[in-house]
Amino acid sequence: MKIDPNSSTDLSVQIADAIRDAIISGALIVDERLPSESELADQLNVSRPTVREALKRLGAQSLIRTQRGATGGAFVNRLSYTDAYEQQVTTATLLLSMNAVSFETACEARYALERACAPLSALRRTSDHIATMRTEIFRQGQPGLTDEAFCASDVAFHRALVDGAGNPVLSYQLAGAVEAMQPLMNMITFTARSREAIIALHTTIADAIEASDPQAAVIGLNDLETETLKLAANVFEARKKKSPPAPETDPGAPQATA
Amino acid sequence: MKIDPNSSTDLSVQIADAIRDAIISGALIVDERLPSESELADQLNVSRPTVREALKRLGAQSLIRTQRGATGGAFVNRLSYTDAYEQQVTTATLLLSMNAVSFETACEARYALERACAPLSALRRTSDHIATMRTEIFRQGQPGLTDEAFCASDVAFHRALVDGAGNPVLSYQLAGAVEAMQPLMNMITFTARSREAIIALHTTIADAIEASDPQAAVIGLNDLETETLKLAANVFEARKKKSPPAPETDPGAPQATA
DNA sequence: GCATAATTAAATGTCAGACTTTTAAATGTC
DNA sequence: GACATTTAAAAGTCTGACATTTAATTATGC
Repeated sequence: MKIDPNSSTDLSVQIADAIRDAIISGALIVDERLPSESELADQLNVSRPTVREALKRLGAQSLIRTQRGATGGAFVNRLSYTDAYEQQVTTATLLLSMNAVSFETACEARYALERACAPLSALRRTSDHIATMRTEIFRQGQPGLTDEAFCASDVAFHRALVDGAGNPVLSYQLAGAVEAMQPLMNMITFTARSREAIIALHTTIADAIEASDPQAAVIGLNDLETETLKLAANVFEARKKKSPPAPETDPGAPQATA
Repeated sequence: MKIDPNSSTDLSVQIADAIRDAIISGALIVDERLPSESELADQLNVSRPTVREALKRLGAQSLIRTQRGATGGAFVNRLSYTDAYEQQVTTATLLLSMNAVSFETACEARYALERACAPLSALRRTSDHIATMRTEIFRQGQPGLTDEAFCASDVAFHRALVDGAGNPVLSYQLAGAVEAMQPLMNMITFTARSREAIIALHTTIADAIEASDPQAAVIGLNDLETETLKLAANVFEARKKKSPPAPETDPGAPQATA
């Protein structure tokens, strides 16, 4: 492990990169313990705070975990689906909000990905997945449901659809994409009428999945995409009409640019 | 921004989370400068190294960037597609390698995602994308190409296919998934015969995309998935046969191998 | 002899303060 | 007015210390 004190890149970055590469290459295996901070500092001829900064970087990416105490230290972490999923949601959410990704683009990506899952889900889903989908559909029909709760239920519905494919890699990828879209979806006000339309489509999709009919499921998702886009277009147009004088700089709101 | 010194979670984690939340919620906007490390330390009643550790965590996720010098400091970073893409590749690669994801599972996920892109790509691809695909196909046919170079070209081909959809969100998601699979793909030895088969399918797919024929493209991808799986199965089986590498001359010593 | 309590040691977490390097702005000089 | 010098602010780094957590060790009591 070579560290160059004269390099222009920060020492802590060099150290973090070196350790990360060692993990990726397999030189360090899961659950292996790294040398203690003091030992690392000695070996690399840097101070302990510098080593610590490097370890924090790795910790932020869930590449290592640290334990205090006598037998403590930094250990190579087995990256779990949960960890990977959370990271993906954070990254994707920020990417969407910071780069003025249009609602249309995000929506298209989301439904394209879901359509990829649907056929697998139609073949493999368990009765559990169907049950979850039905439950969420029912929840979506409840009167007095807030828009946010409606969105959350929508995410849960699609999550069940995706999980039905029985492929954890697919689940982690897609669930991240779907959840990252939630802030965008939350901007929409769902009227009673539009909710009805969405619920009807959800039912169609659930029926198709239950009947192991991949084609019908894909068609249902297509219709749902169309419906969602139409809905969003209406909302944005309505907002544009009455908003012009309003707050010029709304930093948090992802912008729906064409 | 509230920090609890008596909490069981590390101060640097609390600080990093607080700042991250502020960024996600939009309270801190892109390119905004955070207070200097000393100021933050004062405000939060912690020491500067602790603040620094927190900032390193955020830096590792590309949420902030730091600049030295008089007008330096930590700035909220605009997460670029490139940054997000790199993070995703690292995460996905580790996830696959650390969780014993089977080749079949990863392969299924990859082709499912690609099939999601293909129809869009067939509609929107530019001549540039077609040209790239043709170039890579040609490269794949060159004699004397190493297996690694063949794989790299394969990734480039699929990358072009995905980019053809003209949806950056989709590109970033898929390219990450495809690239993360490369280490798995690199385990395969491609015989001249199997390369021929793959190249033929690549040609079919490129033709379909060029002809704006979504269905044919999807079918081509399906066939390619089948072919890839068959190939992998053969390789793994062959390896199993000759892998009991212990050339022991059976002295009757019972070995505890799995 | 065994179970429990106290001690100890190793490791991370935190702090304080100093020094170095980088960078841009302010100042001075021609 | 253009260029060189000084200065100040900020991140980067180092040293050394103390606090806290945790598990192993030792001591104690029955």
